Amino acid sequence: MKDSLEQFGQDTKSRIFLTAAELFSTHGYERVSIRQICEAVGVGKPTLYYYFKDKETLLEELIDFSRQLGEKLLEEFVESQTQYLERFYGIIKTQQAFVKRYPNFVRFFIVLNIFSLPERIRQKVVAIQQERFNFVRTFFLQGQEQGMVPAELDVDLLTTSFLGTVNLMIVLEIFHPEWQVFSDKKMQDLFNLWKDRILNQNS
Amino acid sequence: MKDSLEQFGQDTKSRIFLTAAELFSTHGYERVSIRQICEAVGVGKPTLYYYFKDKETLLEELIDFSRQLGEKLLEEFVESQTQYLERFYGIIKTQQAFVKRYPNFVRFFIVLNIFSLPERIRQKVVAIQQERFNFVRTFFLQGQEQGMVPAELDVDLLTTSFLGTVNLMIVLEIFHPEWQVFSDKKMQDLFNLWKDRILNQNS
Amino acid sequence: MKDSLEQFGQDTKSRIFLTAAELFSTHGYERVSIRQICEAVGVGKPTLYYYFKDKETLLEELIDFSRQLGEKLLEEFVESQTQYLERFYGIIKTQQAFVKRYPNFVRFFIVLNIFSLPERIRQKVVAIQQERFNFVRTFFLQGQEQGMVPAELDVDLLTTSFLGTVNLMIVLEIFHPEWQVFSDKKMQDLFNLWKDRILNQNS
Amino acid sequence: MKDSLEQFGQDTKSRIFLTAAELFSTHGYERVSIRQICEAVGVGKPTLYYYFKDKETLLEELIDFSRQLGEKLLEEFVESQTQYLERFYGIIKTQQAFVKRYPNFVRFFIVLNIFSLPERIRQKVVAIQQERFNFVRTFFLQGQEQGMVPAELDVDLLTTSFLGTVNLMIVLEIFHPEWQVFSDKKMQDLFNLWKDRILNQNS
DNA sequence: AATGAATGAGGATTCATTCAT
DNA sequence: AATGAATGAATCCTCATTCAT
Repeated sequence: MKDSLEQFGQDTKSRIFLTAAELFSTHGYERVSIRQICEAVGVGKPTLYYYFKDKETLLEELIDFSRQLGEKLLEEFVESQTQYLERFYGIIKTQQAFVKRYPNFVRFFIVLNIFSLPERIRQKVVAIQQERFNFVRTFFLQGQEQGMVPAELDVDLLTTSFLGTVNLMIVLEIFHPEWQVFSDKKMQDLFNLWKDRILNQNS
Repeated sequence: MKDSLEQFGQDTKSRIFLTAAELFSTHGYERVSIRQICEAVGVGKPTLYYYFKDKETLLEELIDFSRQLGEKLLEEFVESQTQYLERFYGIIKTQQAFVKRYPNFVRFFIVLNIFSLPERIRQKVVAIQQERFNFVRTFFLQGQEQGMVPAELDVDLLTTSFLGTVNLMIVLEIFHPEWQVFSDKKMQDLFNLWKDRILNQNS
Repeated sequence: MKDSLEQFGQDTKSRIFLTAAELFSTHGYERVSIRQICEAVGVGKPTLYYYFKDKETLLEELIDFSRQLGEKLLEEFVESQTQYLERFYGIIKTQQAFVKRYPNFVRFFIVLNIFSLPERIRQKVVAIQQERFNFVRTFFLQGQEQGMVPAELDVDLLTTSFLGTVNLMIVLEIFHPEWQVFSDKKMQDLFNLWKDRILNQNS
Repeated sequence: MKDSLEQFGQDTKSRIFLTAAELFSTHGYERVSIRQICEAVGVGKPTLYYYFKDKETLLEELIDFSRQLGEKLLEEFVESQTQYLERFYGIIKTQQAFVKRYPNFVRFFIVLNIFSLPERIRQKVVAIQQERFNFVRTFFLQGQEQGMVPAELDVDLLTTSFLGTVNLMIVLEIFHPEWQVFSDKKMQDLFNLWKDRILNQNS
């Protein structure tokens, strides 16, 4: 579908792809018309339909693509680590990298969270969120098994707290980029808060 | 406009109001057409326009109303408390009460967070979020002054963590009501996590 | 219907009347909505319908009223004169007086000339124009009988020339009031042109 | 856009164009709905919007086109003449030719004169009228310089008289085609009236 | 791989008008 | 003499989509 990330962005299909991501993330799925996308790309509407069955499919492929990006980053920052806390820090760095490298796609993905979407897509998005939730949840669960996370803390609560915090940070980054929510310092602070206070064994 | 909350919901305007809140929060602002609202209420389109200048204004009044509801709850649960930790618990209870009492409006309000919205409205929503952020931020700041909150913690981080957690809980409540995210027990867990680990002085 | 012109303009009906004349003449019949009229007058829509059966009737009464105004002026300036050339000058003065005294109604009436109108009204307006045409035509015909107008000139041509000139002057007055098309001097010039050159016997 | 006048009227755009001219001139701009035009042409509404941005733009292009027609005729009948009186006669013939060749567009154009129009268009029409006024005015001015027009006559008055007469003739032609206002004979009469009486040097 | 032209369905909004009070 | 509330029909316009080329 899109070969490799390197040579991405040259051909017509990629240009439609990127433009759609940008427009959707800026104005929302409903507010962006096929015409707008085509005009921004500089092609006729039938061209878009040549590459994508319909608007919904375009959105779907965009979602799949975003997820792939996310997974690549997870591998890079988390899977490569072996120590528990370092893996935890990797998760945080993954978010930061996502925001810095693919701002449009992050934006796009966040916008999807609650969005007004075709039902089929809606479910897909919910499934992805679920997956993300479970990933983190499992991570904390393993932490408890390994004695790295206090056993008395509810895993769901931890997961909700962590993901909620990160989500809001992304939203803040989108609406207040000048706050520099994803600076290295803030990442350290976040990490320390969890390491020293929440994940720490002595209460 | 809506006199008292008690006798609310009888007249045509209120019915339009409530129906719109429900539909917007379920399908999103863009996806709900004036016709849908009118059909659901059982009136003609001009009737809606008799009460609301246009779709955007309807949305705006809905937002203002939601905020008023929120403020009433804050008074009830927070302003009435004098002890710092009790006030903190009050903030948590406010969220719970919001979700339980006005599920439609909460849903509606959360959906607005990221939504595709007319620009003017968008700014209004951002302003409200800002206000909410500042309210919590100020609360933690006062906590530091009173020695109730560790001075070495970054107030912005605390605020983001708290609000992010609560936001995600609301989202979860909306999409997974069976998880009972707002049960009294979960509220207690959340409170304890903050009291014992985050706000606690011994690091 | 409207008693006398003196005490005109006080009651609700008169206010609707005058406001409608002003709005119609400024924006055209189609472009003015019942709502606009009512808002400008400061009454509710049913009030307007209490006085006028419908929008079309309001327009019709306005037309009848305008014609009455015109006839009153004709009496004043023409019927009172006995000499042919003085009567001719009276016709010119009538136009001037119309423009000066009832600018809204002149405007209104001119706007009707070609306007997009309900068919029934359209015919009425055409009939009035016809009447006006015939009035002037008859005047020139009498002039020829009395030897005051050269017999070799075509009466229709004279009528068309005279009315066309006056009509255009009114249009110019509406769109370029600063040109002072209806100054006494210009009226004199117009009169002299006709007296010395067109109506004069020596060719 | 419309290439040459010869092969005009075949394609969809031309058909929309001509139909709109006819309908606007018959019922007025406001009274003709997009739907009516489309039905008369036999296409769907989006097709019209494919060719014309909106109703206003359609009207505007119609106006521009009409003016072009007029200018072509002016060239044909006036610019080709060298003698002053022949040029004057050419101006008259131009009007006649306009009426005979493009009755729909004349009708359309005259109807614009007073019409209820969007403000932007209104100004455009006024500008065109102004231009037309100036053209004739300049013509008489040159006549005075060349000694062909009595110096003591006011140029504005002459212009108003001439254009007013012609305008009314066009209106009469529209509403009373049976009067044959634009017969060759009537044109001659008009020309003679001006030549012998108004433009003539002996007062 | 891309286009110009066309479509049916639906969008928000406003119209003149009327009912019960 | 006047009003608040309601209506059906119409307005302009845009949507996602497709055909033949």
